[in-house]
Amino acid sequence: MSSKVNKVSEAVIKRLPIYHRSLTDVIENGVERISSSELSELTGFTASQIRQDLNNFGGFGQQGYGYKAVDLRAQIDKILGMDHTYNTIIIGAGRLGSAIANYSEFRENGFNIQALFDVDPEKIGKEIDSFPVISGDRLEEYIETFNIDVAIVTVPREYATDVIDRLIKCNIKGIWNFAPIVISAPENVVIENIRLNDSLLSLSYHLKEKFFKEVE
Amino acid sequence: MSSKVNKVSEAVIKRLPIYHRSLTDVIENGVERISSSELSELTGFTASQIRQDLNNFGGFGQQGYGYKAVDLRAQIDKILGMDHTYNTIIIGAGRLGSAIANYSEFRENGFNIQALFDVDPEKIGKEIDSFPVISGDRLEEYIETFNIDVAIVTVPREYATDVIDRLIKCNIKGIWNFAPIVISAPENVVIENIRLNDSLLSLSYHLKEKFFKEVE
DNA sequence: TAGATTGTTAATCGATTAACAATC
DNA sequence: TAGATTGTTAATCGATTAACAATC
Repeated sequence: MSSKVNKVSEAVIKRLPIYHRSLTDVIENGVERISSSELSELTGFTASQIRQDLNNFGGFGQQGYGYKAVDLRAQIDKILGMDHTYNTIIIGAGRLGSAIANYSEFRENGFNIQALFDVDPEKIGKEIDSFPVISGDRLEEYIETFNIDVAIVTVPREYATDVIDRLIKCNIKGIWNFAPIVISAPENVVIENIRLNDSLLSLSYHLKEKFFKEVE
Repeated sequence: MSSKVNKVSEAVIKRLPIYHRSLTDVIENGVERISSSELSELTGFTASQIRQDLNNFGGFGQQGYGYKAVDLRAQIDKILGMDHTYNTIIIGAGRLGSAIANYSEFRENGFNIQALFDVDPEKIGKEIDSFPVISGDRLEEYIETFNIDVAIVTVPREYATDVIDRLIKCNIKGIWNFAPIVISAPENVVIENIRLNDSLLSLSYHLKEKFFKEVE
């Protein structure tokens, strides 16, 4: 029988890393068992929602006891694919690209950075954090040769559409995109966007609402 | 009468910047009028949803005609508070902090960066992009003296809780937080989180689902 | 066993989509 | 005027919360 279970909603997936983080915190403090209501206190989600979320993937708890923290975290590890590794490149060796190259946590999550790409001749041939900076011309060739799974796109907006088109043509598996563009992607590529500017506008909206609302 | 309209959902607020972006694109291409269905093509949201979203804030369109692109964008500008400016500091002068200091678009959205803060004596007293790097000890004093509205937190996780506590005690108005921690904030501060690591785990999940699903 | 807490069903709530009258 | 497209109400869909039987 196929294991294609009922599709899990995006909202659930976005909460799993937060459960994971909280579990790691309590495990470091020596906690062995945790109930959904304790996890609720830590994360701010309701106990009911936490149980619902987890039961999308199977019953990891025990009635009357709760969840074994280490086991539950291991299950979430597996659900999130943290046991996989992905050959990863960064496109755009600017400050954001280098900041990401430098983040060890990403590597711990299985995203193994191999190289950065840029068009600036000043940067090409040099190294950033011991990763080579390669000419953008060689993108397709490199992806093919080194079996790259994931590209992190940190180029300026005006280049982003073009870069992403090229990545899709190379059959890249995943794109972590930082450029503020709307992407129409085919089925066979996974895209996750970080919309920094939109997040800031959201902050701006709430600031205005709370502090700068003109009274009529 | 109070202008406290029915609370607008977070999902709507998150879509507004995307409408804004698309409007800017078409305006640059000389487009004057745009219908909800054209905007739908550009953004991927349904025309119906776009009309619903906009009508949270008033009827900006004209039956039989559509929306005047420039006017609609101006309205969204106003809704998002893009006409306000906020005195802003960055806490954590690492790579991510400097990357943000360098992004001109943030300034265009009204977040005027004044300074960076760090604990590293190597950095204190120097400049990053012509912004001074100041000792973390002087945080409270600086916020008070220079009327800081918003703090961007890019410190490592282990310092984040402490930094954010201090910010809240100073009555900061807004926090743009990059640290992967759960924050319990009082009513009088607006917090917007960027969860880079969680986003990456979400990518990992979908990659696993699409490409690495073991068949039983 | 009694108490606790899960797993799961049912009820509620909210967000999205569909439909269409109003009207430019 | 006829055609187009909004604004808005109603219908649908999905996600969250509540409740409680199952069971450790």
